[in-house]
Amino acid sequence: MSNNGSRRREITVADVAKAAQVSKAQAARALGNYGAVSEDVRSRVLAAAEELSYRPNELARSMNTGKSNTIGVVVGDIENPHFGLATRGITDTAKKSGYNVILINTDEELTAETEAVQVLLDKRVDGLIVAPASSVETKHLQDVHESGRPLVLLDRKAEGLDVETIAVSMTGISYESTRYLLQAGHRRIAFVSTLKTGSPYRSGMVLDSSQISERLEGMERAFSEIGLTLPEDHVRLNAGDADSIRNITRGLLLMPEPVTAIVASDGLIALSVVEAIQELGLSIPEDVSFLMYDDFSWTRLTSPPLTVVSQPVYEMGVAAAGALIRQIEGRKPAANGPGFSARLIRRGSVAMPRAARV
Amino acid sequence: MSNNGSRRREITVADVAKAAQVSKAQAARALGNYGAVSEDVRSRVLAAAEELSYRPNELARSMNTGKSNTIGVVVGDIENPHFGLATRGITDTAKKSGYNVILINTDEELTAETEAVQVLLDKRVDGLIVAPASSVETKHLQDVHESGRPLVLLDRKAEGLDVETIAVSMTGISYESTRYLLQAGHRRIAFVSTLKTGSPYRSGMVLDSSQISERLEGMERAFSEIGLTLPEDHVRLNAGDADSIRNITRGLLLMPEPVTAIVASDGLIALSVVEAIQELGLSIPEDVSFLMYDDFSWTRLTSPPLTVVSQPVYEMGVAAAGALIRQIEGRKPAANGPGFSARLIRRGSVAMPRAARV
DNA sequence: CTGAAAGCGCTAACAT
DNA sequence: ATGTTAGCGCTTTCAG
Repeated sequence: MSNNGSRRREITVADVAKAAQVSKAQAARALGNYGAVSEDVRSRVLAAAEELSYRPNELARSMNTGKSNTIGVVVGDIENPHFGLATRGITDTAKKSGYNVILINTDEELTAETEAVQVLLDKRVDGLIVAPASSVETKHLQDVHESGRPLVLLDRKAEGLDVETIAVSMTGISYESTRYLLQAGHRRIAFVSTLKTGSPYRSGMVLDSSQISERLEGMERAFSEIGLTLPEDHVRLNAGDADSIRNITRGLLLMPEPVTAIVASDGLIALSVVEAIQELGLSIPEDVSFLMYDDFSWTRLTSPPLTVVSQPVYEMGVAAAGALIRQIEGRKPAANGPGFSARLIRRGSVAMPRAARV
Repeated sequence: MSNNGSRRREITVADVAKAAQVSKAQAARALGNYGAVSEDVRSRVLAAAEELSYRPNELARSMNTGKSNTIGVVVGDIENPHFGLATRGITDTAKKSGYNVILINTDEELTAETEAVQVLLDKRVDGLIVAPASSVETKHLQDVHESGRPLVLLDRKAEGLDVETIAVSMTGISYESTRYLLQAGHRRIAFVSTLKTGSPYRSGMVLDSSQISERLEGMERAFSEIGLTLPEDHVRLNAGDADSIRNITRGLLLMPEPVTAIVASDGLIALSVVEAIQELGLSIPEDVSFLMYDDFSWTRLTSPPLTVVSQPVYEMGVAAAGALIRQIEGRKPAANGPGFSARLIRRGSVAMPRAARV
């Protein structure tokens, strides 16, 4: 009832054992329900525990068992709704199986990611889900994998790393949506992404992100199919904060031969691109067509509603957590299902370019 | 170089000590840099550790020191951009001080929250940040507080709980924005919130959320100031998923005397309300005025851009983490700054109601 | 500065 | 079924 003074030391099994008049081992067995305990002892122990409001020290428990019931999740930016949603899928699934989640942001910084992975390993998480900042620099992930800790990759593949990866293949959908733009009459199509690179885009350059590589590949295929090439200058990487994206957008739209369509690589970019377009006094889709990755609710509220490539983000989070937990618990990986795929949702932001009209 | 076979046991201080030819104690001191260690020993130990790629077991470390360098964060829904942003503020700040974050969602469910808090305590987090699902049922939080674990509340106050709380006071801003609507000529103003209650809203009823209480209080004050009362029927709580919100919106707009303005309690609700309005073929602000809490980027992209109550969400996350860490490290609480406040940002979604026009 | 030994709170053998 | 005794990997006395 009353908080009888003991602000001091925390209650341990030893205390409970004493109170219940049994050995520490028996008390521990009853509390952790393992081993064999008589009904009599069990009830006495439980009663004593209740009385003392005993709480197990999970740290100590983890130390002996080697299980922390915690998984580490490493993402680029939890503020990005894409990751917010995926994380929700992960935490929901984890909770169902009794796991907690330690979340770390990397800002897509490789060093931050390396450190994050290390910290998580030090904390003895049972497994890791990471959305790798780089598909190329993967030594730290390789290390994790070799250490034997369960690891699942989300969203991006890691080159030469044979690890279970939950991601949608982007080549096909990118090809499809580019063809859609091409058929509408667009030839000058821009692609804007935050992917950091040392130099401006050049066809065939090695990219750090499998996602972006695939999207570009799809675009190039669609172009070459009709005997054209995707102008390198229309691919703008290194888009950073809102300001930088705005500048890129202005550049794209104010050059001598302005692009007639812009593809935004994610929701955050999309926000700034659309804003910049509006600021220029241009309208979608009359002056510029617009297409973006990820289908967030707000894309339906703009006028016109935005044409998007929708990915099953939440479900991928669920799948990643499921796969990881399966690995942790040593069960066989679920029969590789059909895999995830993206869909092009045509709403109102793509139309014929001015030049092709009338 | 080669992974010399040892997929087995993890490397411990004992191994490093042996390799460096010193006692376990000395090795531990060098590795944890505490105590006194000669330069010679230190370098030998560090070299050995490097060679063996030793990694400290943070669990063991935490067990002796009583510090886990981990804080627990309990929020309603990480998918909600409001919490996504706040969480970003928390994790950024935590990382700077060397803390990690365990994140738990509650879906605003009290039992889930109680359990979450318990689990976190069992894991021996150094402190907790929680956005309480209820401002009334606070026994579990009271327990945390009494146990002596640092605790900071985010967004909502907890009745009778003397705990540091980071939240903006809502009464004033709600009063201000209601008056704004009133002055525009609105009299039938609706307020839609997800807050769960047993029965429909009735003036003066005890609400589970300090935030909502305050907002309603502000609204009522603005009404009473001009000799009117806020019709109870226009306050719609228990808004759940998108469908339920849609139904509520339709109800509000299709009743004999439809409301002329709707206030959405958060971004998620706003999305569904606006969508429902559009579905009804009505337009903002000609047919209905609209006001929402939280200023997300997309609110600037709709036509018209939405009038919002903006809260410094990220900064509040930062402040919450800062306050918590200060408590953990036993430093004096920062001189209570000016506190956080919200602002009404008038964009284009509020206009005179039809009846009042021409 | 260094080492031996005693814990942290719990689980896991190993005997009864 | 129950108790005794070791640990888990690290930090922390406490003597030198």
